[in-house]
Amino acid sequence: MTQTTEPEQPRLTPAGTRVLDTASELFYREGLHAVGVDSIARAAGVTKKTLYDCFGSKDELIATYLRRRDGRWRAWLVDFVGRNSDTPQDKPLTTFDAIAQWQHQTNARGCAFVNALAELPDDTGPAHTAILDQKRWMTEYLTSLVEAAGHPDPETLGTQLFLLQEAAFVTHGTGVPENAIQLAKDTAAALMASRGRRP
Amino acid sequence: MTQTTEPEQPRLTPAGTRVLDTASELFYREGLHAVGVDSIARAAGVTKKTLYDCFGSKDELIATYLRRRDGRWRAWLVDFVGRNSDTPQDKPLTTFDAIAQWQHQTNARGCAFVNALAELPDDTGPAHTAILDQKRWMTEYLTSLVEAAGHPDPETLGTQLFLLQEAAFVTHGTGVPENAIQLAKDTAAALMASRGRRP
DNA sequence: GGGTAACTATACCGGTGGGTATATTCCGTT
DNA sequence: AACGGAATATACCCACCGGTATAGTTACCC
Repeated sequence: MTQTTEPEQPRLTPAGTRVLDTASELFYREGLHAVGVDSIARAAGVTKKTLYDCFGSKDELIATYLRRRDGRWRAWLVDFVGRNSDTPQDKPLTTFDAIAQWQHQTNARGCAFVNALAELPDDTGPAHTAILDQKRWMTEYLTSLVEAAGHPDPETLGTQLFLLQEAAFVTHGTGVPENAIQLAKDTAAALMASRGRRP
Repeated sequence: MTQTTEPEQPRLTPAGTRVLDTASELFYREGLHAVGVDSIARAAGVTKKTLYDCFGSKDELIATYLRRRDGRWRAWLVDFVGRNSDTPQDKPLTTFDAIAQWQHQTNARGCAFVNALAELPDDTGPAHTAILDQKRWMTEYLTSLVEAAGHPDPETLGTQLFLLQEAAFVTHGTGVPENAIQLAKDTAAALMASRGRRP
């Protein structure tokens, strides 16, 4: 049902890895259009030639960045939920703690995929596909957790939790309100409580 | 308490108005960094000189775009809620209909302020201020509606509705899930019902 | 050894980025 | 009739954009 399999990672040469690492940080921190390939190559200690040999184009580098970030997020999230939940009933809410932790350890610039979409108006291309994949997977994952917790109508409740997660990410990025993630978690808890659970 | 007064609009010459109108549409549709001043001037049928005489810099043009959009949104929203609500109890939920309407009549690219923030990493400058102003006002406005509807703890519930509105905007922009705005409204309704109301 | 893949160095391409300078025309006000 | 604001036209600045081309340098594998 829900696939926790992350998108396959292409083999990268050492220089390619350095490029991708550097680009990932710059793209998330500064934005897609604000970062040029020259500065990426320079920061990675690599020639532009190497960058283009490895990724072909900036668009493809962006898409690779998003796909890898998605893959890491999925693996990290599933692991986090596994380690920080005692029962299946805890798991849906633990995902909000995961957001808090994730945003704390990277720069608090909100959701990388939402930010990327803001800079990619045309709804075609590999980057756009990667963004939508992330959103769909997240919805399905939350739905599966809610279902495993024994709630009726997991489809609806899972999607509602997804909405709250999106809100938590984006409002944490703006800083308004201050305790956004905690409030989103509380709200999710209220929703789950008001819908009852199967024995 | 809640100010419905929009930020004051500076007087603009006819050419300045054309520039701002053109820039507003391009900025929202294509993104901030993706649109150059040359193309704005060209599309507005105006010289770059005129653009810089009117706005001074691209940053200031961006900030003016955001401030005016915020002002229009506030006025339009308050009017919409007034026209489409029968009782004070209806008003909080009517704001979700407003989002649907607003996103339907402009291009469905999500929240202009969230999108702008994605391209403005440094948390200083007039544009950043405009974004935070919008988010704070929205939170206060929803809180005031909830309070007028007679709910206890309007602070919390108002902020929760704000979270759902942010989610509605951003997920409508991605298209995942499909019925995002309606689901956000339903969720808001569930929250309001579960908290009861004062007689 | 010979070959191949990874990588560096450097230079180049046309186009565009934000921003400025100069000089001129239109037009309503006083 | 003169002034000043608004707008025009044109040309320029330098830096950077994404992307390409050529040539040379490692290092490892058969």
